[in-house]
Amino acid sequence: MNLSRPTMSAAIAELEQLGLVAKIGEVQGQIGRKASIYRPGPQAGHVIAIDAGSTHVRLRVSTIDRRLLHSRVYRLPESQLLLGEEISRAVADEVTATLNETDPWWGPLRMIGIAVPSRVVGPHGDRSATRQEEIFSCFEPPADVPVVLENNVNCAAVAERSNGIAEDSETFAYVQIGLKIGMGLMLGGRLLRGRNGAAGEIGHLAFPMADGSKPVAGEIERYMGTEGFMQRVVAAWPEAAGNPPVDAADLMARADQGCATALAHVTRHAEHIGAIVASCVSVADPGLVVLGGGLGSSPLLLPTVFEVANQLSYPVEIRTSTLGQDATVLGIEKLACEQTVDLLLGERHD
Amino acid sequence: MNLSRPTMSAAIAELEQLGLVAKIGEVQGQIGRKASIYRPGPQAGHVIAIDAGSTHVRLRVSTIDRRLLHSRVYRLPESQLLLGEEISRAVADEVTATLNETDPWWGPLRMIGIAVPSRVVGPHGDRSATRQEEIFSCFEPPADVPVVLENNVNCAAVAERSNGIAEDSETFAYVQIGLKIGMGLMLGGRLLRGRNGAAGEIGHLAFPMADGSKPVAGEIERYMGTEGFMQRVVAAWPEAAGNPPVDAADLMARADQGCATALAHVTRHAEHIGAIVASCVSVADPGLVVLGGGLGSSPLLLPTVFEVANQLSYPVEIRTSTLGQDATVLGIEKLACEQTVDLLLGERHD
DNA sequence: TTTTTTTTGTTAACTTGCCTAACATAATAA
DNA sequence: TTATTATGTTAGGCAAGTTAACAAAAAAAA
Repeated sequence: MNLSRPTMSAAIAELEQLGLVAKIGEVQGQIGRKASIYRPGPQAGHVIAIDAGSTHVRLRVSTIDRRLLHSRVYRLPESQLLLGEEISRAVADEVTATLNETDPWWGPLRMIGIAVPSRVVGPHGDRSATRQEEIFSCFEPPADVPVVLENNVNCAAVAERSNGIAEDSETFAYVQIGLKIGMGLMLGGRLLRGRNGAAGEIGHLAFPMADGSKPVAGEIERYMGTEGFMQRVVAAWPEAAGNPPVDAADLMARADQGCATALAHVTRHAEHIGAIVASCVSVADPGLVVLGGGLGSSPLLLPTVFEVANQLSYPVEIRTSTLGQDATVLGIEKLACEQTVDLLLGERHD
Repeated sequence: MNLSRPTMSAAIAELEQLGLVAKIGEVQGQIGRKASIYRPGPQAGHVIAIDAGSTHVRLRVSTIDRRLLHSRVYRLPESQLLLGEEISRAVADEVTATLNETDPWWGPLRMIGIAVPSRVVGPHGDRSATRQEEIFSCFEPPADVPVVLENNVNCAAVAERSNGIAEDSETFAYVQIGLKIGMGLMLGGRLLRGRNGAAGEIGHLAFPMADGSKPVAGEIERYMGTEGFMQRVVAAWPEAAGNPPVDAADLMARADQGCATALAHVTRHAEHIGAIVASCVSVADPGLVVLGGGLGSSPLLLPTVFEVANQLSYPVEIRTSTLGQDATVLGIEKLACEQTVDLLLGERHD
């Protein structure tokens, strides 16, 4: 939204009055009068973003223009497959610790954003069918602070758009391949959530799907997830190739170092990922797919995924995520900041 | 958009001045002054909507408030698998015939909408990769009349929303099962087209997709299309059940009459459709799927499709289309009328 | 050193698009 | 005939932007 100069002046003056923006300096162009520079001021406040993951709870405190104020990471004693009390308790502890360290200079706490490993239904959906409320089983957010929940894969997709490899694309799919598999679908700059918050739940693509076989619910997630994949790798590992890899990271490292057996398995997996990507393209045709997650973010996969997906379906660009493990927390931070700005400016996106 | 009474009066007066609306009467409530009724006037003009299908060319002329002025159907001498010169020539002939019968009372021709059996790319897409321009190989639209192209399955989806079974849903998927298979995805009242106009091209879902098998491009369309399906039915038809069905309609009729063998095949097919629907739900979670097309519109399929889709993926309502063969032409008519209104009112949907 | 050019920011006046309040008009109900 | 009710118009006003003109601050040119 571009406003004329007088309108802009009036708006800035008003926001400055409220303490929501403050002048931080001036900048001199090649010639002419200096231009003033503003940024969110003390009253704009701050935001807490939390990635409530299955192995770690990552937390970032930042201003609403996303300057980092504080961050912490907590490693859960045990990996959690589902969102439950363990994670909720860890979130509660981390938030309490953060509130104790709050600097008055940060201004008011405007919002808490939490990325959860569960479907999240929107205001019009059926809340009873998800585990999303589990996050509040041990964690009670401070009164008067709004909370925004979002699925962790969707958050990673948001991060790819705001800080990552999809910065220039307002439509793309983020496909996460790791312990589980999932997708975040960004269409025209907006996340697609779906009626049950299940858009992108590609762990439920029909599989196996062939003449004479009946699909089994969630089977492709078991087949493609790290555990299922590594079981097949170990089972098929030839004695001649030495000890089988101890985990996925080990396998990827060996493939990277040129081990032909490892590379064959990785390529095989990439072909499957390519097929899944092709299915996603056949439904949504996003034009760009970003690969992420523990396995997905390895650049080794990219050529095969690209080849298979483009052969099976319609033209897609494939890129590999470079954000690493911070993707999710950066995404929920972005969402929380956006929501806060909308709230402060009283905008409604019905 | 609800306007206050004075604003409404002013707007109507202005449109009436331009001849775009005309008063057609008054209506008397229980009590009080009569309310005036307006409708698009003579200067609002008319629209030609064409379903350029593989077997028929269907054409409707209507006012921009969708009152039918004229309609015609032409059966192609031979069924066309791809959009090409045959179809283009038929469209040219039908349009010429229509123009000759144009009544001056209809007002100006504002737009021609054509539903084509091909991907259609939007203004930002790569036009070179589709057959959409083939429609103009023998057909040159009248100068100064804008043409709007849309994929035929997308048009059917639009029709389901404006005239059909999805009237109350702004988000749903229309799945067409017939000679070919395809999907139209309506999200928040807008069609999803995708980068290459390939959103909904579920004929390219990865298939076969199982441990040890490699997917083949377009294979699921061959497998699920009427021809492939009937081949399997005929091949497996037991001698005890008499002569095998001569075509899909025959098979469906026999299933309807209680033939156990026919019913088993239909149910088998419905299971496959259910699996495909589950895949679509896993990607887009539309909440509602409308089944249509030559095979898809049989109510026999519905229970099995519902059961399989809901078992494999997330909650979806399934409904069967009731629009029949007019769905596509009604959909493109709706789109052309919408576009015309936007054009006349100078609105831009960036 | 003074003048010119360029850019930023402000002031003033106006336009657009809507609103509310009040009133005029036309119908039925009492 | 009068009261009630719904529709439609007139008058006046306000919010959010606009353009035009000018003031202020800096480098470049004279």
